[in-house]
Amino acid sequence: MAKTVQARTLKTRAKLLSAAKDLIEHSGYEALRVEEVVLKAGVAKGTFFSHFKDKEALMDQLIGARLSEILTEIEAGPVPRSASDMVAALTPFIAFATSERYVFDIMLRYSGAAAISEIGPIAQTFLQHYELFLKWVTDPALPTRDTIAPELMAEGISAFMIQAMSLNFCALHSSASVEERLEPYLEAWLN
Amino acid sequence: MAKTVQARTLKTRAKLLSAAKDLIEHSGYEALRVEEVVLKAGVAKGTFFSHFKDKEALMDQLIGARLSEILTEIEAGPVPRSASDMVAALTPFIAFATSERYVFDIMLRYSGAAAISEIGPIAQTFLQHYELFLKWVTDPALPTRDTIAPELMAEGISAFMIQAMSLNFCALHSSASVEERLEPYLEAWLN
DNA sequence: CTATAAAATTGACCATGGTCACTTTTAGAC
DNA sequence: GTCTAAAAGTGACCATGGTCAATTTTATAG
Repeated sequence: MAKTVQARTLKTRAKLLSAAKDLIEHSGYEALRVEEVVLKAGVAKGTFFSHFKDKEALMDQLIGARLSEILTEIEAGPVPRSASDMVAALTPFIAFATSERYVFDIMLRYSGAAAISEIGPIAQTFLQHYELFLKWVTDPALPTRDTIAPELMAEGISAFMIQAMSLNFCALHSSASVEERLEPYLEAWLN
Repeated sequence: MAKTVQARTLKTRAKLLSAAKDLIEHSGYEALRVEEVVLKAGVAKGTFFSHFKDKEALMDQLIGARLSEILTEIEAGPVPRSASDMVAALTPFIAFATSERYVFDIMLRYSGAAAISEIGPIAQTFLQHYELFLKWVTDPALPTRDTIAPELMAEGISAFMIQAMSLNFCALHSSASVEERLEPYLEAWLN
């Protein structure tokens, strides 16, 4: 008749997350194996899947949490005064998002919630950076084209950031860094 | 001592591709199973993997070929005279790319070649639509901002097209069609 | 304290992509 | 024709994510 979540549930979940974090710190996201996580956490395989829908749901949690941390730090900083400033502010985000091809892929795949009722951690961060960009483009410190709705401006920044990061994984464009590619995009978009 | 590709290689490859196409036509890309392909093609599983690096390499071939066909048809059409025109021209491409979540994911993942020497079919189509957009923005029929390099304009169109398609899979934005979302982006970007 | 039903956990088992040592086929050299 | 080395093909086997009927644990009613 108990409808509450038992204390051990939280404990098990914490053990799984902690094990996963340790393993990732050591070998990265892509190399993570469910088998290793449950072994390290000291639970059965089935337990993993009663806590996370699948392996990627765990990734959504972990990667989403990290992205959110980074965005929160960026939010705390000053409003950029130019495209170049903006690129500099976004550097930590870009660095993490492109740290592994796998991380970038998961981020893209989870950027849109499949249903409003189930907005996952990564999808949350997309709302978060949309809000951040909205704040920036409506701040007088950042001069932008005023013929374009701020909502559209914000979505555009997002689009260009993703494009610049995508090209990072493409041999044809690998000569330039993500930041070097992003700046001209933003320059053109903002003005 | 033979260094040439044997005739049977081409035959086997054709059988595999044909089997895969049939299965996909019936049940879509995501539902494709390597087991079914080799069964239908009448070859062993190992043969599949000596023709394609992995299952996704086959998808790269099939999806890339379809995308290229569509782009070639678009190329044959007239240069769009406005953002709205451009969206209309791109509709077939968008329809296929967003026909399945899986197709869109593969397209994004293979959009950048890992190495210049191995530009796959999907990566080719990104070059192809870059060329197409370049042709469009440099054509006098399509009025655009002349303060921005055509190369940048073309990359921007690409970025917005992908953004609009991404949002299609997001419940938060599902009220509008891809085309309805894309048009204001392009309007803002071109002018 | 005991009964009991829901919650949580278990691990054998399954699905499917992918590997590789071995066999068969093929294209020339003689 | 026959020999031979490379190319092509085979299928048992592996790796890993994911399932589910059965079991254990927990909270609470009485």
